[in-house]
Amino acid sequence: MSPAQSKRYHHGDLKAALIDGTVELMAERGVRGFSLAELSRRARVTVAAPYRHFAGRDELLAAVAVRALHAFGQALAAQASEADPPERRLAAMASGHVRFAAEQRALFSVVFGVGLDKKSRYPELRQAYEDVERMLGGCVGELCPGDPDAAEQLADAIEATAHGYAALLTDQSGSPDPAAVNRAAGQAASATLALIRGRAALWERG
Amino acid sequence: MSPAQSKRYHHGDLKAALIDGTVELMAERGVRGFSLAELSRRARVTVAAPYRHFAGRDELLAAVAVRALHAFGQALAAQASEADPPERRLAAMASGHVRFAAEQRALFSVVFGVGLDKKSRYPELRQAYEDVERMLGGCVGELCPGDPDAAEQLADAIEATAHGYAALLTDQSGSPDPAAVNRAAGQAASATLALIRGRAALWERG
DNA sequence: GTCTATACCCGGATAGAC
DNA sequence: GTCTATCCGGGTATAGAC
Repeated sequence: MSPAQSKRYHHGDLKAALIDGTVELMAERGVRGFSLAELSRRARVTVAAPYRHFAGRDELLAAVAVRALHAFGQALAAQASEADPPERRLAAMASGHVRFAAEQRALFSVVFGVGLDKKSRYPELRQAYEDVERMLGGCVGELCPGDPDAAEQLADAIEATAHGYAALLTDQSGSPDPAAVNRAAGQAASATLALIRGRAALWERG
Repeated sequence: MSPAQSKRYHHGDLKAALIDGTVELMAERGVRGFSLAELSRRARVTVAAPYRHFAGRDELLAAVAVRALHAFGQALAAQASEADPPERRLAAMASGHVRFAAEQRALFSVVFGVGLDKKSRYPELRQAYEDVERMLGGCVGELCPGDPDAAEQLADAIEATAHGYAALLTDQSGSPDPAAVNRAAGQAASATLALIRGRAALWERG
């Protein structure tokens, strides 16, 4: 029985189908459970076919990571309404970060859980990562006018906090229950606010 | 060529040797690169031998994780001197958390990067995890007297922040350079202080 | 652009001899 | 308590036909 049973089945766009399939497969089996071989089976092509579109496993993964970063950025942007003050936007982004990790686990972990470098040889990937960082950068810039050093530190702290909640929530096997997600998202938001106020307080008093 | 070349080589304590070897192997190849087979080769026993001491891969991993959590707890304890006020101890523990992640990467990632549950079927593992959490719990309790709910939230926030710095520092492939480790450890400490002050400020003002 | 076939690597685990 | 031998599964990747 060949992958394309009775009649030949050629994809209009196997490349896109592979990227979609990777996300699905990872959602089911986790990043660790992903393989080109299984992906090919599901796409009903042989294991050789993907190599026409990607040099190898890593290149495919990088393409998926680019898509994931786009989705991540959009998820963050969706949380923060322009009208809000920067603190609120940052808090909303932190909670968006946590929610995205829980709800789009596969996408999240292909970005952070796979060993791909931000300074990777794939320029699109690096680009996508920097786009996301700029979103944070804009908000913290408003909070620390004329002090780019403080801004960077604050951005790091907020990112770390949100990421920590996300990672701790996500690292357990099995999907986190919705209540836990809400709790973590809320705590990430208020921790972000606390971080911002605390910085200000420490700055005033030395 | 048998694993024990010319003369038979029996371990006095293969079990311990396997645990040691796991740490070494993971340090070299990362958690993902670990396998029972390679471990056996290095210990100069056949792949069957480990099964006399561990039911399987997971049980060995759990044993290593227990050791890792002990080491982690000691690393945190070493940072915090009894004399210091709780804020300082917490800040020191946060920076210890980050340093441990960077300096004992294998041990750190077997705890957080492998899919083992805290509420695992291995009671020693659960126990070890709770021991570490109690260290945090003591300090935050002093900061939030009579308010266990606030204490728990603060503990979560501090843990998340430290873990976030650690994870972001560590997730990149290749060892992080010492300067980056120092930076991250320092930032984790000051973020912890900011978090504590910020909580207080938010609490005063509502 | 996809398939067939294949080569090669790796892993986990077990039965039975000693 | 360890070895021998073996079975099972999996994966990445390539050459050459169509």
